[in-house]
Amino acid sequence: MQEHYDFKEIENKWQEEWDNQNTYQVQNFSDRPKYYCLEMFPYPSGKLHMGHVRNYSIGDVVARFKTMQGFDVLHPMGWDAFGLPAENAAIKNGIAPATWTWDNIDHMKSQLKQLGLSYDWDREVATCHPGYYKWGQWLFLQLYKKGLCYKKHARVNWCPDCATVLANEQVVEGSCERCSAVVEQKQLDQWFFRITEYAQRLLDDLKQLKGWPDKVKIMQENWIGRSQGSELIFQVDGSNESIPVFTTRPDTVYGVSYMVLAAEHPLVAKLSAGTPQEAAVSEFVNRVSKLTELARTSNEKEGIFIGAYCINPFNGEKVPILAANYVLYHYGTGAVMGVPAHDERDFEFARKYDLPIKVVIYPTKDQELRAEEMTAAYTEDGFMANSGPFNGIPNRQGIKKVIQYAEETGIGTGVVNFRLRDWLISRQRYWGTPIPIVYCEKCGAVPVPDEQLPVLLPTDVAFKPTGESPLKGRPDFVHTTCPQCGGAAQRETDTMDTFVDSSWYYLRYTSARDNDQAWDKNKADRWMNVDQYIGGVEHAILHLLYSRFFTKVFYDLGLINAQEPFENLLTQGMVLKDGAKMSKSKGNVVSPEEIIARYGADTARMFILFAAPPERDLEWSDRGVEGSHRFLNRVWRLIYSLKDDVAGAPAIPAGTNYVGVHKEMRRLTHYAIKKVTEDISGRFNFNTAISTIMELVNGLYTYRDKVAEVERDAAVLAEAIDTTIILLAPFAPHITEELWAATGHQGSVHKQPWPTFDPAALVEDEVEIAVQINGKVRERLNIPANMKPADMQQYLLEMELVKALIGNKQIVKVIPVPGKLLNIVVK
RNA sequence: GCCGAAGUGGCGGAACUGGCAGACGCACUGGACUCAAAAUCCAGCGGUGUAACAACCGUGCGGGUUCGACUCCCGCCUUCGGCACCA
Repeated sequence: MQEHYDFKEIENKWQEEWDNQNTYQVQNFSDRPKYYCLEMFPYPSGKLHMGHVRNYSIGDVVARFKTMQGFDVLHPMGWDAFGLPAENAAIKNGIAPATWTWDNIDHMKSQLKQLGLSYDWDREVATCHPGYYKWGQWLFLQLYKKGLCYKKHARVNWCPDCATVLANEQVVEGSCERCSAVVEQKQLDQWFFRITEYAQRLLDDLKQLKGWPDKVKIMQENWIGRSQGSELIFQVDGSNESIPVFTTRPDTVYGVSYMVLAAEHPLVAKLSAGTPQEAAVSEFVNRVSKLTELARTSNEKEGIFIGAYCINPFNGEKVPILAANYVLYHYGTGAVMGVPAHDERDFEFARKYDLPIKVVIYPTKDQELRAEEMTAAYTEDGFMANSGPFNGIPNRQGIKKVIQYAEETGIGTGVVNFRLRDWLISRQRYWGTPIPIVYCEKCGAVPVPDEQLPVLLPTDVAFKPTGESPLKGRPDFVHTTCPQCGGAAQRETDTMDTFVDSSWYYLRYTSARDNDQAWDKNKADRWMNVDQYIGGVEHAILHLLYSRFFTKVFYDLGLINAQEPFENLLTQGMVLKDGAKMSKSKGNVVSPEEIIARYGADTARMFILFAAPPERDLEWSDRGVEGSHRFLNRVWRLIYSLKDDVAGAPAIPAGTNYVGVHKEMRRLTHYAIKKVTEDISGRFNFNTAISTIMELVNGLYTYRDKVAEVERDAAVLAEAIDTTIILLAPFAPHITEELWAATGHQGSVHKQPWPTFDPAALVEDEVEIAVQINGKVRERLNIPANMKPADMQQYLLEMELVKALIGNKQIVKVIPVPGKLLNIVVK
């Protein structure tokens, strides 16, 4: 051990040692309780960024802490390795996506090792490895067999110049990011997972997730978007066609003054055919349907009369039918009844197109509302009016009565509608998991039999942006035989959304090297649920919802006993520099590599955990990093100077009553144990945990420097030093390992049991009481700590200092707070 | 527009259940050590004010509840994040 803190040498030494000893390998079964600590696995983009460092430092503290508390901790890492950037890199640099990806994985893995993270690398997974995606294909087929997988038409972003499908993020302000051509919408036949079948369960089970932040649960709830309402049927005037509309406000049905259809609603073309409107309508539909949903709905509302009318089944009124840009075909029935008087959007739309406004809800029974006087829709509750037999009924009750009436007369029903849509998993891309389906002329779509899995993705592709998936240009991939009839068949060339890969990886970690099954049920049941999941809040909806969906499907299939994947969720904040998210374009990126090279991994981890509580955004500060580095140096020098006093020192003898500085040293030690334990396990407030350790270190310096060497108590000193090292171990794993060895201990500090505090050591002789006059602190006085609360008031009131404060004023009231303060109210 | 989160010294943050605002760290100032610098150590550090005390003000703003409010209630302002007309 050297006098100087040589972090480079120490970190290399211990990383090698951990590797050689397989320190972080975990057995699947033992007598100890289990704990599954999981951080969201990264996309292998090339290099780690500070967000990764933050995410994985947080997880590592939790994993190491739980290990020391005696749990078997599953703490795995892997790679979300399929995706678009690999294809872009291939086009740009002429490197095969597989080569690029695996190179990145190599590099990032070495970076993770440099951070000293306690992963069981024997369980590493990469979603682009056939040993992983084989089981993704198998799971797809399980969903297929269960009827949860189907094909239908869906719109994609289409670049007419590149002749290729674009992801949303490749569309920049309506144009292709590569060639700037205006992006169009195109219909393709695509695969879907029927997540809507699970909508109600996904909603209901949110209540079980006590360990999730409320904000994430609220976001999921809104995303699922359950709404109770009714479907009412309007007949088209002079035709056999009818238009069902979904509405949450059937109580306003007497106020309908027009009907609006989504532009792609089949009736738009059908009903306008042969009318004078036909040409204009068709021009409108053409124009609107080329736009993305976002562009359509964020523009001003626009509509056009389609030349037909329908009949309100409640009052027989004939109202015009329009087509509009803002009505979504896939939500509800693709049709909206226009009630301008009681809906903001309808009000705005009616004003623009001069459509009649009919009031049917009054604020109170007699308070009439006049359409001419309205400046905004009246959307509050009230009483039904101008509504035939329903007049005077409070509208909430009216909703039920109208539905009841509709059901009796066959003009509608009560229905529940979800905003959630089925999960589109087809991607017209190369670098993804091939969808295990073949198309046979005779048998149609046929699932690939299990024994033929995996459907291998060819990696030796010449990757050119031809517009079509490179898989289509590979006859050896496309041409195959039908598993059913043996005739000629063609493979599906679409690959799966990478969200599919990342929706079950937490299960694969339990059986990462199993070649015979996706996971061993016993092992999955041993480890699931994930006890703590940690990652960015940007995944609050899609990733977490898809994973919850998969878990429920697997439960239904009998593949696991868990019904929810993640017991507790921690969503970490972003890492900012100069108040903005770090990004290349802003030029405010701080590279983890540089920080590690300059200060070491322990410093990087300490700073990122100390600078802010994990859920909040973190402002990067170079000065702050230096401060954390200085602290570790301070710890090093302190313990180095005392190492010989600690090695072989006796334990604290039972029943010893320490006084004075020794007692104070012990109090600091045990307070730190209490506080750090609470901060890590309860609130994840690593920042305050670290400040408590700093206070302990400060106290140790005082004990060393202010107490003569002969008077120091070896047992007290050793207890304080050992505690410092152990409490710091989850945060700064290398330096603590070195110091643990230097102070004469055997074995890894990371295998030490986590200490518990001695309540007796926390008891103080005196407490400071704040004396307040009318709520303002006037004096701080020490009283014996063992004084009974009842005696405190009298004791203090009789003190001369306190009497002087009161003077000749009259005491109105005295409020004592034991151990804290005494408030004297005077007048 | 809707939903969510957050506003505390020069800065990051602390105060966990309504009970002493500013722990811990950064920056800064002064001092020690040094030929000097770095490193390290010691002291100071919310504002007004004072010779020094005292006193007053102070947790985005305005009200309220309370013996007592960063914390609870009502109304606003600002910033950040999410969602985009969900019938």
